Amino acid sequence: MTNEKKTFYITTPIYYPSGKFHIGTAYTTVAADTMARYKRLRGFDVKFQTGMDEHGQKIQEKAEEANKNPQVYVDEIAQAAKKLWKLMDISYDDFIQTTEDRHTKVVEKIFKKFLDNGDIYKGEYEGWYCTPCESFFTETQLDNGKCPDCGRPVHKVKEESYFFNMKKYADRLLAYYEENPTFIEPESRKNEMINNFIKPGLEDLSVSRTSFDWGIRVPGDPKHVIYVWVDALTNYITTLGYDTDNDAEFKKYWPADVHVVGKDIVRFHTIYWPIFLMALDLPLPKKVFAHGFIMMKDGKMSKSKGNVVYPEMLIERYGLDATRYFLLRELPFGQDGVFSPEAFVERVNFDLANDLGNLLNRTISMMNKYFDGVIPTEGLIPTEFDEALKNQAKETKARYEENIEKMQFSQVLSDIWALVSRTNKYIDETQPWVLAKNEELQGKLGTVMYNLAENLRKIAIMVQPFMTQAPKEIMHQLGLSEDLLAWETLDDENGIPAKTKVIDKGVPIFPRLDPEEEITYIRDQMRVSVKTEEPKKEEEPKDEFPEITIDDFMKVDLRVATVTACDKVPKADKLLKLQLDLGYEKRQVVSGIAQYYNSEELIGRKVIVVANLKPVKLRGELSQGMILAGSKDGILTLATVDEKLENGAQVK
RNA sequence: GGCGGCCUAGCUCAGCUGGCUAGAGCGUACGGUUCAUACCCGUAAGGUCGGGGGUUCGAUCCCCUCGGCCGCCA
Repeated sequence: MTNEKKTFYITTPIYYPSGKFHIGTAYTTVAADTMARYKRLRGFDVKFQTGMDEHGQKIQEKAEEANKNPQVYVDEIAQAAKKLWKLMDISYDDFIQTTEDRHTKVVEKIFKKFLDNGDIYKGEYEGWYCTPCESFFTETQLDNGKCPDCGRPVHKVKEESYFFNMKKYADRLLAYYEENPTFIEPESRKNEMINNFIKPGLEDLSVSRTSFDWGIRVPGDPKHVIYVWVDALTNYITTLGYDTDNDAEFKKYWPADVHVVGKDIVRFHTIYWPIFLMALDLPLPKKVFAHGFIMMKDGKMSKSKGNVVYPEMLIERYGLDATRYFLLRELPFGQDGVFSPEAFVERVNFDLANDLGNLLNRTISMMNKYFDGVIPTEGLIPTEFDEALKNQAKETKARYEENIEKMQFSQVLSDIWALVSRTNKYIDETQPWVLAKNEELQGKLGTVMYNLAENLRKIAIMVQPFMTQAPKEIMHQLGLSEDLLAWETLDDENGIPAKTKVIDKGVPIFPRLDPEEEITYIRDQMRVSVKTEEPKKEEEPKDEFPEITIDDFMKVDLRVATVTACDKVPKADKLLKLQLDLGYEKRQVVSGIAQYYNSEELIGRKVIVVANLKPVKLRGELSQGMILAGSKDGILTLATVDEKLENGAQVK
């Protein structure tokens, strides 16, 4: 080993700013944070990175909907994310937004490099597009010519696009898998990649789009925007200063030790990303770890099911440590797991309150009762039970160091808690209250008390990567310095200084929960979160429209008109451009109904127009008025009018 | 439809390359203890290890087959 610290570079995916983060996103991030904290504890020079993936059509549209500049929109969400990570004590070293210059500049260079080397070529993208689902499908993906997701009609689109030639690297990729058997974990994911993608032959990847413009332009061809993966995945190196004058971090930390990802994006991280790196002639990451999803009893979390759990709710009521503990203890990392209010409350009560919390509490109490609060260090006489206790502490440490390397967090916690149990048992075996009655047994009693304090200290050390507050609190109550939380001191059998005075009265670090009450609470919160998130659009107007007079209403000039022509507005999925005949004049109106009507079915229809609405430009198209439509629960229909009414007729 | 995986105590799951009375947590029953957040500790009941067949001296672990569940792909 050299004098230089070993480095450890760990990343989370960059998250898509499509709303509030639910517990799943928090899970990924907490897991990565735990690993980062562990490595720091072991003396590594750690770089832990997270961030936001901020380009793309959906973001552009969401921002438009919210009437915000896209940059403002994504910045706000990035702020919210940072706030949550702060609340969760996420110890990230860098937070990248893909809209930052330090990223976009380098992505341009990377794309150019791909072009120059012939890895990327210009071609034509042909496919079927489902407007409501905003998804492209190949011919074979279609279900009877309809969208396989929603069953609605699709239309053919042909777009110029740049493609990345993946085939060229397939053999090298496979070889890398073979030489690095733990590159993809869990292993089953590797088999999926090989069997489903690599063996059948890799297809070229479309890496640009012309249908929207919120993204990084393709160098020399600004009509194209670099599409998602080249933009997103490269964040792992752009943040390190790759291909800039300031690439010290890149030299230091790359290749990454582990990319933590959800199982839904394994393919991109284990096929495309390594291939991009090969094309750049860079080393590949050492590991991609795919974790499972947090499921609900009734399947996936979804707002419509009313089963969404937000981390803030749990943290605010039960504390950060309890929340982090639950996530990493309950779900074996790499597999799906189920969140239930019952399981949460049980974990908190049994593991945290009864076992660990109470162990500390009873230890403090005895220390005060038998030794005036001073942890005895002199005149100690061993008991027959000490050896077994110490052995288990040693074994726990050994198993811990092995399992955490495999990111088996739930296993690590389970082992720590076996030690907690063993320590509780030690109290039973030694029966301090019996020893205390006999002056001659003071030495043994001292040993018992000392060992209890020592074990609590060791437990606190080991728990540190998982919990950010309890270990310090344990040390505080024991009257110990936080210096004694250093990993190296785990092996010390006599780590506690003489005359250490514990706190006078212990304070339970994990209060016991009333199961019935809290299960109900969590369940209610899961439902409430739905109500506060979604409805705004439907419910607010109903109640909050101010009362108006007939005069107010008469200010609105409603007219009957016929749709004479209709076109899609380019680069806008929701907008249709309608030509209207109002009898006394012809007008153009742009309307956001493209997801509900196609052009053909509108031509010839009679509609009601707000004729005196101030004209605006939408996506560069003049809109003189709006047409009336009703909507509820995601269904939208135009307000109709009897055919007999002539164009230009006023509607009151 | 293709590839892969899973089915072990009432529940959730461990069981490495075949070999002791198949384990843990929770639940249940009973007992112990009082330092403690009505906590903690122990004992017991409970499993034809999905069904059937095969290989083997011997299979929960290997092979075949049937059934059910799941993942990825199409």
